[in-house]
Amino acid sequence: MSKETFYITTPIYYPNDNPHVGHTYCSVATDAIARYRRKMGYDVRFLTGTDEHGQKIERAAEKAGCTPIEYVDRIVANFQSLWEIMDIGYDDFIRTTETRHIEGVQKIFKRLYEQGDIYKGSYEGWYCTPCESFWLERQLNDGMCPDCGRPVERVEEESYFLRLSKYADRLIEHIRQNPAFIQPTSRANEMLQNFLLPGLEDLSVSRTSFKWGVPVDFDDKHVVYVWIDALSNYITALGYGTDDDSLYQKYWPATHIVGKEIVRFHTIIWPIILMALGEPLPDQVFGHGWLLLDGGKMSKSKGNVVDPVKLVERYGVDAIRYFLLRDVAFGQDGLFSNEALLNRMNADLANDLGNLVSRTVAMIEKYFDGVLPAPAEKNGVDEALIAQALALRAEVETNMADFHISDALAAIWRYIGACNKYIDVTAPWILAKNASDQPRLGTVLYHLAESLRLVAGLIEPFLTRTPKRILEQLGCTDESMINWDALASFGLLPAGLRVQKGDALFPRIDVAKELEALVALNPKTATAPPPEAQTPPAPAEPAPEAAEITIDDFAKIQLRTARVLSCELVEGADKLLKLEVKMGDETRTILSGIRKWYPDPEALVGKTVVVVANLKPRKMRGFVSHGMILATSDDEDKELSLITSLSDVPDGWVVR
RNA sequence: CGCGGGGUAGAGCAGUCUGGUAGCUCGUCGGGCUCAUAACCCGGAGGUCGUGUGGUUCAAAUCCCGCCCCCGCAACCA
Repeated sequence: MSKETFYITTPIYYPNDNPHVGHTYCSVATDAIARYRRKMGYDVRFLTGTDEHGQKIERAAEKAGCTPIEYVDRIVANFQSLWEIMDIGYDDFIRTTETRHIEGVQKIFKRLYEQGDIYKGSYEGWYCTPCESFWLERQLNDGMCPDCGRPVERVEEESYFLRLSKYADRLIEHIRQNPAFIQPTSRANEMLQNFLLPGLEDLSVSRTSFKWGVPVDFDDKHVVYVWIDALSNYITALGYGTDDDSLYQKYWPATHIVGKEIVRFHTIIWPIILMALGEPLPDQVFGHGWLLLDGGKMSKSKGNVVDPVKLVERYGVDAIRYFLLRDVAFGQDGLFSNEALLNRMNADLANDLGNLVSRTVAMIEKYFDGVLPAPAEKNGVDEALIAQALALRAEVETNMADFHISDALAAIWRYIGACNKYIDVTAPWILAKNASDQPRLGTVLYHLAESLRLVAGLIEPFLTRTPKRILEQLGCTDESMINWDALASFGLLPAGLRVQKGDALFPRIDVAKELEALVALNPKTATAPPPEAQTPPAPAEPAPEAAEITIDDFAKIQLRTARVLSCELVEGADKLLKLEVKMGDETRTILSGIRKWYPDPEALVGKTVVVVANLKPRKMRGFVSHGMILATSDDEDKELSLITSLSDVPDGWVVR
């Protein structure tokens, strides 16, 4: 009788840029679930990987002056080393550029084509020749290429299509019959209301506009587009469709942990691909929320360091893992800030847990020469603590069954709180004054040590390093003491263990000072990672400061003073103001996105402003803007002021 | 009526699916304790759960409807 299996996956990440906290968050959560299941005794397989094809990477590589594979090799190495640092214990890491995947995808594609679920068709759109890009009508910017602003031409692109429509009804039925399939439930509603019930269109699953992808082996003009390429990783990694598909037979179907932005692909396209292949659908797709950085925007002034590597170096893996898992409800969006991180570390890790270990061990050393006493008679206070201890594992199980990771941790920490209170109520330092109270004192301290054993065991899926450190301080070398089975009993720790006080588990941090230190540590790189890699990645190097320029460079920018003649709102635009300005003999129109700070356009009339006079004109909201008005603002654009001159000067003067 | 998320104590959030005493963490105020990492424990103050004295209901933060506001993305930030 083999153990029950559990197959869990993260999305395969897109390595067009280095990993950041968002990736880390998802992987840590998935890892915690995987570790938890392993600890429970499941035969777990945990898959992660990278989705390495597509135009974006093709171009990023071009800009970096290397081949796509060289480009992704470098970034994938960074992902892998981050996962090592974060103690992400995956069993397999699949790269979509590996032969095992490419061959698997080709087989799947061909089979779907042969059975008629994929057919060849075409769709119309717009093509920008200089950019070599294909755009849909709705992507165009005033009828121009959204990338370069140049005109586009109407073309027809040949493409293979997947018959989503054929399977839509079956999928709707499946979602309705299996409430647990899409989690949280709100996501299931979203999928039904927005996509499934209105009707699915067949999906374009190939491209001819770029080459960096899995070739369609029976039609070499085409490469397989992201949907089939990326999503299939979950089964190609198990050897699906190969001579040896034993892993597939053993582990499929999976539990997919994904970000909320890709729930749609995993609950509509992916199940339909599987249905077409005649394979079982995933057990569950869980859409977690986003880790937002201080309200969605990185703030340099707050000095947020979001490089996970730096955070781990400074605070240790467990602190970061704990914060990510505890501070935001899995499934909701959450805020990441250094302040929240430090407060959480102090309150939960240093004050509650670390200090509990410290005071417990210290008392055993002080009152019993470091030898764990045996418990004697129990009273009501003890019984209550033990009852709570015995209920704890089940409480963790209940929460984890629903992916309520944060609640599972909260339950454990409630117990830690109970232990701290237990000390207060039993007052060992008073018992220690009376020789006749020795048995009672021993009982109390034993219960505390035993509680720490349970805590160490229960937090192990989440905090990978701390449990061993706790056991060490307790003098316990028998790791079976924190097996899942052992966590359902109270009183297993053998008396007589030699405890030993060690370093503080989590030293308390001076938050104010540390925040300053973080700003100093990383004032330049504390910016949000760009969504698209515009520059080649420089893994080990800090971002360069703005490049130095010469006076000649500066001379290229023609700055002139201008007087505002009129200023008005632009209809249908909620950020723009349209200004007429006079610069000497010339009058021109300038559009500026400053309405937020100057809600009353009249207020600007008559003011003298500084204008970049030789800026390339640009069309915005139906008007052409000839120039740019200079303004200054704080990092968060909360306050903004136009630049003007110290004394009253005529319009048209040159600024230099 | 572009798509989506949200509005619950000073801050950050849970609770909403499955209606039934409004909860957690931090902060704050007061008290206790001295084993411990200036930690720990107890108590207080603080919320008309955005709004409509809207609908359903014996009962609404929770279900239904209208409205307002905020945040992402997109369009309009050169």
